[in-house]
Amino acid sequence: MKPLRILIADDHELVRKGLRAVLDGQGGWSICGEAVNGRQAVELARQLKPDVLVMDVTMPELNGLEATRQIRKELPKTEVLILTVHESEQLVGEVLAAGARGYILKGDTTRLLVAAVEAIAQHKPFFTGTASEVVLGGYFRPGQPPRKESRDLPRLTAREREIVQLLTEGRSNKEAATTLGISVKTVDAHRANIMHKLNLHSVTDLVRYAIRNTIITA
Amino acid sequence: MKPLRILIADDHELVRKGLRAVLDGQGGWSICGEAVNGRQAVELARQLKPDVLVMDVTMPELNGLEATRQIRKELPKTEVLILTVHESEQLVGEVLAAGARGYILKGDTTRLLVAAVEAIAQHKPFFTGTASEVVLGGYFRPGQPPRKESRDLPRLTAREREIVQLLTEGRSNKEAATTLGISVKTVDAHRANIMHKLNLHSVTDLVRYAIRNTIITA
DNA sequence: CTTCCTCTAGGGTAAATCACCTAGGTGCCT
DNA sequence: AGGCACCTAGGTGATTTACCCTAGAGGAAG
Repeated sequence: MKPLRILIADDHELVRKGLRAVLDGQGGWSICGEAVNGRQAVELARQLKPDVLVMDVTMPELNGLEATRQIRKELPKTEVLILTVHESEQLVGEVLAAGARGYILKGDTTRLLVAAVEAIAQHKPFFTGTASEVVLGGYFRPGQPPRKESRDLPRLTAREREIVQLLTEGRSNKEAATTLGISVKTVDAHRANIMHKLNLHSVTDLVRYAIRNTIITA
Repeated sequence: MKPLRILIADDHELVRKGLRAVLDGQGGWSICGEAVNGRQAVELARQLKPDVLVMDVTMPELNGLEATRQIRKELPKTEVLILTVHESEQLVGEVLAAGARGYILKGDTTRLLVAAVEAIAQHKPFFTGTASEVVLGGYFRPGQPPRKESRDLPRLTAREREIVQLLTEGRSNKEAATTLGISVKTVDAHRANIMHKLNLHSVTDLVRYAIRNTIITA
């Protein structure tokens, strides 16, 4: 097995050092280059043709999403692992659409990072956290074109989003029920469904979800 | 000259690895510990009494600002270098008020990071980017009491902000009580006080307050 | 037509929170 | 020394949520 060649792209030198510390040398892997923005990532990928590209999303000049699109079009053999701080469903969708096969958070353990690179290198998708749920939630339908209205909140129904908004705006179940003219138990059921769907465990999680997905504003 | 002992605090393992890669061994320096949140940073600082504490701002359980306040009060000999992605004047002001003597961005070069630790170790302030401008802009008026920037979080005590963070991160009263080692009833009392002080009426209001005031992030 | 999803709503029990109250100890400032 | 803010913590009772179920009506999709 030839040694795995990894290109890393992150505008933060500190993170690049961290990636080097974690990935370089690991099981015969080698970091073949470092890019400080998306544009450079595209250039270096063209030159170096790495097996795996570990890339941040928010970078100057050209963001990781655009860079991924360009690279995946030109170099289908190079697999892209997106490394980001953000965990929003919208972003996961865009990442998938851009052609990345992996999505991992900067807050995840480096063990997970290694596992992700390992999977990606074998052309297996790798997603963490909510990302995996979005994928499992039927986002990927092989052969099918990606769902069109996928940028929003594909997993919640209109009614559920309505409920989310009312609840996260500070209304109790009872108040929401009154506003909607339905039973408290119904709101309760919706609430439970929503929590389960999104794998959340507290109202505050729900509020953060709502803010991240621009259902409400902080 | 005795070797410099550095404690690092960041919730991202990747960043900790990066910090290790950059700082450990550098000119006889040694990383004496790693904290994954502000609370642990306070604990470890108490135990290890490091010369320098390199600390992130946004961390779970207890953010870097609160941690800095507590540490600077208890261990004036330990200098705190704030390491963050955010570059806002408001934050710089808060950092200064909290007692940190240094402020550096994650996007800065690691060379600058080393220089910052060097300066901090000799009890010289070190600020980069807009931070330095804020400092030079007369934030520090020797002799004068620090400007009463009372618009933000003057109304909550340190303990209350601590509680707010825990609650808005999704912990129940009981869980918060456990992490703080106090009674549920105490948390309950704090909670009621906070709600009353801020004239809020639901947990979700509290979450939005916390996000707006950067106690936590969405 | 059957199946699946959504919205609706109920029962029941356990847990948590809200909204009141009181009150002791500590530390700081005057 | 006294006052004051803060942290602590208990009581009580009402209200709300959490979490487990079931289940019918209506619509969309197979």
